[in-house]
Amino acid sequence: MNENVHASADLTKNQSLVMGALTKSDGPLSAYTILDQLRDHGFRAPLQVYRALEKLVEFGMVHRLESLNAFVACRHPGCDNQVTIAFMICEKCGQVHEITDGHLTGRLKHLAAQAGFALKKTTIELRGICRKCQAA
Amino acid sequence: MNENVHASADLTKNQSLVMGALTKSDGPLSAYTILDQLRDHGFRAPLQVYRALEKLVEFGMVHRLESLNAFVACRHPGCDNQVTIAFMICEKCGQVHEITDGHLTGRLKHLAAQAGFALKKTTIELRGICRKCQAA
DNA sequence: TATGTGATGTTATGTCATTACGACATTGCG
DNA sequence: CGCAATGTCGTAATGACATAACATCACATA
Repeated sequence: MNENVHASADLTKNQSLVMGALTKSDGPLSAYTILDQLRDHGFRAPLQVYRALEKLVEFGMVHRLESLNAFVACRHPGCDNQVTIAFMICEKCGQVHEITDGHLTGRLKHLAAQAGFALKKTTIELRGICRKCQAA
Repeated sequence: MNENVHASADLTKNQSLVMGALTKSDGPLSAYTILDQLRDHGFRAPLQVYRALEKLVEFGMVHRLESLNAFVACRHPGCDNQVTIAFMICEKCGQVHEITDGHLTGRLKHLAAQAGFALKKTTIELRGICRKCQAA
């Protein structure tokens, strides 16, 4: 189907461990938090985490949240889209909701084209309070 | 006209110095770069820069670029809009182009509303190569 | 005067990320 | 086989970004 899809089987041991930590987590994790969680599995240094994250991001299985300096597992199965993802980040509970939207994508591409800007990657992060936390 | 507009006169000495450094610069500057530039003016510690930046961002005179961990002077005179700004960042020359777009704003507000998400702030940063650098 | 508020200065620390070096396993090719 | 090329891994050190904690000072005002 899609040669960009990476199954768990394709991952190295370290990549699997990092991916596992992110998948189990409710919300985003910092590299150092992941490191601490994986010390029992032999992790000793940040680079072990960062190297795994680099690959996972490359595979589209993990996204980096620039405004948090943290990482989150992609919830779209087989997601490999590097350009069009937006995140809603609740500042109260820390939950991250991932969205894709054609209108948004289209508009951004249009704006870039208009400016003669060769678009490589977009970062869209919405900060606020999620529905649940407003009710509470 | 607009009580949110802050003239140079309203700024403290440190705020003016930091604002000056950013205004003179072609592109975004990191807090530590600003610190180095202002050592001659008596700056000794990061916090002096960060405190000034905090206020300038609050006033809407400076924007923070999350994906660069850097700061840039707002080019919109009297800009005090915290919600709707997008940046195109050239990865070659480092120049930053600031844009506002009603369609984009509207779409984001719509998406947030749809999810029951109380939007506080948005970060939109486009990475790529600007027109000039493509030509070169 | 007394008190509150906001800016400032200084030291230390915390948090995030990369550089540099060496070792090891796998693959492909002469 | 011998050997380079490539990619992953481990470790130590360092660099880059940001804040906590505490003290001081200027100024407004009751």
